[in-house]
Parts: sequence; C-alpha cells; structure tokens
Amino acid sequence: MTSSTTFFDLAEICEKLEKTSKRLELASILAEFLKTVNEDEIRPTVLLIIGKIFTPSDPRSLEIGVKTLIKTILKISGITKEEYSKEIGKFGDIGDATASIMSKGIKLNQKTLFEVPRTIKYIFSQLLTIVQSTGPGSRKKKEKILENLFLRSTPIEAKYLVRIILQNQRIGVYEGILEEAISKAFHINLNLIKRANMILGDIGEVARVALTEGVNGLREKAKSPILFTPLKPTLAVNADNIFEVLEQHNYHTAFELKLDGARVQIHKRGDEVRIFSRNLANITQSLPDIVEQVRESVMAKTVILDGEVIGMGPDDKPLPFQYLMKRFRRVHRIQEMIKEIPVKLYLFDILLLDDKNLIDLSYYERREILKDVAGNISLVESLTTDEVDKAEEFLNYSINSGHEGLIAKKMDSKYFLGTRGKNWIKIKRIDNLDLVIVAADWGYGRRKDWLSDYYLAAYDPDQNDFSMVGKTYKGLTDEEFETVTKRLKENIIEDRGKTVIVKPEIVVEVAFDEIQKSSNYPSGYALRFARIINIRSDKSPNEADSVSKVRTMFEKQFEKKSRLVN
DNA sequence: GTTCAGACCGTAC
DNA sequence: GTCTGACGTATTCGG
DNA sequence: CCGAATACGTCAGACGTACGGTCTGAAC
Repeated sequence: MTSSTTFFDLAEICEKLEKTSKRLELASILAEFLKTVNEDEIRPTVLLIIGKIFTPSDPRSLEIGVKTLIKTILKISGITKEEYSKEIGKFGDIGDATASIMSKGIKLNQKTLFEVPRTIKYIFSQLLTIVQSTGPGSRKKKEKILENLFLRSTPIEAKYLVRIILQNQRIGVYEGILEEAISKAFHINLNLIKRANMILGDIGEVARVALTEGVNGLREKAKSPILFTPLKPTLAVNADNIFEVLEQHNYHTAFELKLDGARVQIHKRGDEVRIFSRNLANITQSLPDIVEQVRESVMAKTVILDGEVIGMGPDDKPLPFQYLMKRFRRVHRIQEMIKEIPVKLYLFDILLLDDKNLIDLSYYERREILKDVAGNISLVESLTTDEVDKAEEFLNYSINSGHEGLIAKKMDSKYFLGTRGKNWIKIKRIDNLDLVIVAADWGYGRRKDWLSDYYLAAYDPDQNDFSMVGKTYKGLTDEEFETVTKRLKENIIEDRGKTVIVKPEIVVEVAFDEIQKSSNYPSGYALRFARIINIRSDKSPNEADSVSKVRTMFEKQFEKKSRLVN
C-alpha cells in the first residue's frame, strides 16, 4: 500500500486509459490505480490525471501555454518549428508529437534520468513552483523548470507532461469518470462523492478525504456548504421551446429572466465579503461596489448567495456583455471603471444562512428565504406559471428588455442535483445569417483529418468581396465534416499549413446569440457563439447576407440594450 | 531608467 | 459558451 | 413474455468571441 507510485506509473495509466473507450472500464482501471496511491500523493495524482492542477486551494495557474511549451521543446530537441508543426499535424496531438520527437531526437542521459526520483509529488511540486513564481524574470524561471522537467522525462512522460500543462489530457477521463473511480476504489456511494465534489470544489481533495477519512469523514465534509469555500454552481441545460420545459418539470416551474452577465457566488460573514466566479475564482477585489452593497443590505450573520452581475446603462437598460468584461477580473483602475461602467447585482438563490444549510431545501423554499435576506438588492424577476402562453409572453418581455431569455427552474428541486439530471433549463432566442466559408483550419484530435474550423464572411457587394465576421467549428455531423472537407480541398487557393484559404463557394446558415464589436475582424463585427445549422447548397456566394445587413442587425440590438459613448 | 507595444495567457460567456 | 458522438441505462416495441 | 430496438441522460472533447494582466524586449 505504501509503495510509492511514480510519474512514469501515472503516464502508463494515462496511456492505458486513452486506449479504452468504455466508461465502466475506465472507472475500473482508474479505481485499481487509485488503490495503490498513498495518502501523500492521492490529491496530486488525481489532479494530474485530469490536468487540473489548480483548484480553490491553489488559485493561480501555470501561465504556460502552447507557445511557451513549443519553445522549450524546440530548445531541448534542436528541431525546427516547421518540423514540430508538421509532427503535430500528423498526430493531431501535441503530446504525441512531443513523444515522437523525444524518442528519436534527444539523447537522454540515462543516468540522470533514473537517478532522479520522479515521484508524482515531485512533479507536482515542480509545477507548483512554476505557479508561484511571478515578477520580473519569472518567465525565464518557469521555462528553465520546464526544460529540466522535460530533460528528465521519458517520451511517454513528456507526452503526458505536455498535456497536463495544457490542461487537455484527452484520455476520456474528466471529473465525471473520476468520481466513479473514487467511488469504486474506496467503496463509497457515488452520490456522496458527487456531493462532496460539489461542496469542496476540488476533486483531488475529495479523493484524499475518501482515502484518509472514509465515508464518515466525507459525509461530515459534504453535509453543508462551507463558508468561504466556493461550491460548484448548478448549471442549466438548453431547451428549444417552452412546452418542452413545462413537460419536463411537470408544470411546476418558475421562469426567471436570463440575464447576460457573469455568475457570482457571494459569501459573507459579518463585514467580510468574498465573491467567487462560476469557476470558483476569487474575484472580490474587482467588485468593491458589489461588496459594499452586500455589506449594507444583507443583515444575516453568515450567508452564501448565488446571482448574476450585469452591466447596466444609465437608462436602466442592460449593457452588452462586452462592457461587463471590462469590469470583471480587473485589478487596475477599478474605482474609475466603477463610474464608467456601472454594474448591477441580481440575486436568485441562497445556499447558506446563519450557518444553516439550505441546499437541500426546494427551490421554492430557498427563494422565499432569499426574499427576506436580500434587503434592497434586486432579485431576478420571476414568473411561476403552468401556461405556455403566459411563459411565452414572459419570454418576449425578457427579450424586449434586452435580456437573453428565460431560465426555468423546477419548483421542488434541490440545489444539489445528484443523479437526477438538470433541473434548470434555459430558453434563448437566436438569430441567423447566411455566410460564406472563405478559409478553414485543420482539426485536432478526432477531427485531425478534417477541415473542421471555418472562417465565415459576409458579402460586400461594393467591393464584390467577402468580409470576415467570425469562425465556427460547431453544428456539423461527422458525415457533413467529411463532405465539406472534400469540397473545400478542391477549392484551396493557398495552403498555409494549419490554415487553408479557399475559394468562397460554400454558403452556410449560421446561428448566433449576438453580434459584437470586433477589432479582430476586418468587418468590425464578430458573431457570439456562432454555429452552423444548415448547408445552403441552394445559395451562391453572392446571395449570402451582406456586411451592411450585419451592421443593421448590430445597431438594432441597441433598441433594447444600452450603449455607452466610445 | 522609463515607456510602450506586442506576445502570451487565463477566463468570463 | 454550443454542439456532436459515445456509453449506459431505462423504456418501449415486436414477435 | 422476453429479447431487440429506441429514447434519454450524462460525459468528454471538439473549439468560438471578448476582455485585462503580466512579462519581455526594443526604443527613447
């Protein structure tokens, strides 16, 4: 049991996992492996497996991305950038490409390689050192550590090191499978594991507690939300129409406005307020105005609140999401920006009140409690109805008020979803345009043999040219990728490696949520959440929608939304 | 020594 | 953020 | 009535837009 596992063992397990696709098998393999890991290494091991080194307890990140990684590998291997890119294209994976280069390119010093005990803990601590180094010269320092790490890696270790650093393991295992594996390894009910993961927000810590303290320890920790430890927020699934939603919820649904902002989870004890983002990052310092408001309005001793922060114009109409982003996560010139871009908090849920756990109450009960706690902070407008027409009307009201749509919440649902599935359902309105594919990127991973990411352009009749308004890789089936790739390959004008310029010929119907101002695209506009919903074989490129139509649609958005000068 | 542009990165959606 | 496909399980269908 | 077909929920992995922050290195 105490036999220590090495990074090599972990890499081998990853290799094994990557080769299997069956979910149950994945969980079994992982469970067996977890049983061999000791108390000291269980948390690092679990976090390394999913390439998610950084959690609420280690809030900062590596700040090492593809570019830096490529740079270091080039340095230690001596190959050219072109050769590396070619290799990446061949494998459709940067990890495999790196392993290939390492196995033929680098003369490893076998002695140093095996002298160094490359335990999981060691690798983890090296990565943490990278995380913790900041300030002038930190870049260089990080690269040096990386270099050393790779110089002491076998090819297979290098492969998974690369993927861990990029937080993209692609071995078929993420938190869901991991939860199953932990459940199997330590014989603990899966729902308890899921609940603990939601409350602790750290799957590595869940595994550690499961191993060291067993069911009872886990149960104790998962009992109730912990103040100042952010918990994973419930998320909503999509639906097309209101009828479908009502059916799903047995006609016991509260519809809430879906605001286009950022999710916040607010923890408060006395005067101490902390605000967390959807991904559990602490963003308190960016929102001092919200902190102040919560301090003044919420009288409860301890409380955890769930809500949305949106940009709000002086005319009381919501601001486009882009404006909010200027405020969120900001650390400089905050006071200035508070005046420039006003932000407003709306609450819609409460998870803890005066140390009492509320997540196991029904939505309805929580909402009633929230009303009393919120003081003069606005609650998200809501409507409880079982009639399609009334809900439809409310949806129109939401859209006309400049919001995204509705979110339907099952009246009797707990905050914790367990195995039940999603009890929150969102309904949005989408727009669409007919656009032309003018270029494409080769795909990655399972899409490596397809041109799978398309540059979309609107028609400009004045210039008889096409002006780009965004990219998309979403909406096509495998079969459609196959045929579109074939067609595009015949139309290649210029081959730039990863990107290919094609003759503008294929017209696609593209759905999107919003048109944004863009400095990235020549047209000056970009589509938010673009996805292809149809291949318009019946349309020729000059029948595609025009740039001026895009502009008109962009301007039209401000009939409902607010806009700030410059 | 200071300033500034650009590359790179993480993270809201 | 959206979307597709794979897997597992629950439910319905057809002989 | 039971095995086969289908429906449904969940998970993972494809990658998009935008923004600000930090570090580096060149120009002054």
